Amino acid sequence: MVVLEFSEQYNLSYTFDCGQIFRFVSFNNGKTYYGPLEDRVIKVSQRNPHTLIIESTNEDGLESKVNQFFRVGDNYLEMQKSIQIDSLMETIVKATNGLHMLKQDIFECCIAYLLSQCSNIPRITKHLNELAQKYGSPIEMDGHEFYLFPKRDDLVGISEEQFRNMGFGYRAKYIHSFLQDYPEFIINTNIQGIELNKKLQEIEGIGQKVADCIQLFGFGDLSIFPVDTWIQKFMIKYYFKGNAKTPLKQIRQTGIQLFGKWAGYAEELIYMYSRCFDPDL
DNA sequence: ATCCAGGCATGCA
DNA sequence: TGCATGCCTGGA
Repeated sequence: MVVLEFSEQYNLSYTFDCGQIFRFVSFNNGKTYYGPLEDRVIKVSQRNPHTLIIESTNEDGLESKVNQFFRVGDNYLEMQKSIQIDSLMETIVKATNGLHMLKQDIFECCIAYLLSQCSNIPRITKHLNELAQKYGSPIEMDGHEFYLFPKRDDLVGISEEQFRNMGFGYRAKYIHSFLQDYPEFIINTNIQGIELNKKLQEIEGIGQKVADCIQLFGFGDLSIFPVDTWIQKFMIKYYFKGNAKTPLKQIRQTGIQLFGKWAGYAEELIYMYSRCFDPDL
């Protein structure tokens, strides 16, 4: 068991249900979450607004994995202060207080966001769980069965046709080719920044948005500002005077300029706010 | 019943 | 360099 103490508040359901991560499931309506962490399953619960309890099916090296996954090194309070650039952002920081970023597994993140295009959260989740159930190993915790996400080697033999039969549609081709020509920089993560973003976009099926999500959620680069349709609507409404023709590129660049090294957090908070609290978007 | 969604690749100006 | 269109599927 690992106990995580935060000086700021931590909101479990905001963090796990905001759409950044797909395969954690909640019990006791949002009080407890179970999900895979690398080679094990963890149970996350909350002792008080500042304290998380992490239990695991495997205690080996748990603390460092947990510290990384929950990004305990982030200075959350400094982040909140830093992105409150106007009254709107003050409102958003307040409304989403306790929403944290998670550092996800890079491989699963690639598959997830390759599947995400023109899709939706329930469907992406369904596809990921199907892959896990078919090709990952089962682990039981507290009487519930969970599946680890398969490794590249577990999936490399699957044909494009099989992926299509799983309902991946035209994304089947992307997943298949990603597994065949598995890029080594995914394993040797020595490149970063603009270089990394460029490399990611060389992969078939990965454009600006998906590359940004993988760099933010998988590689943990907080300076990235992914622009999906929600962020697009939000930014156009509040920062581009409703100009619907504003290019995505410009929106992305503006987000990065406005929020700097905390752009990824800003994006995540805005994303939740847009979906949950702004009736016009 | 159409329509379009957490985009991308391709073709054309 | 910028814009239009097709793409699989499934849910509204």
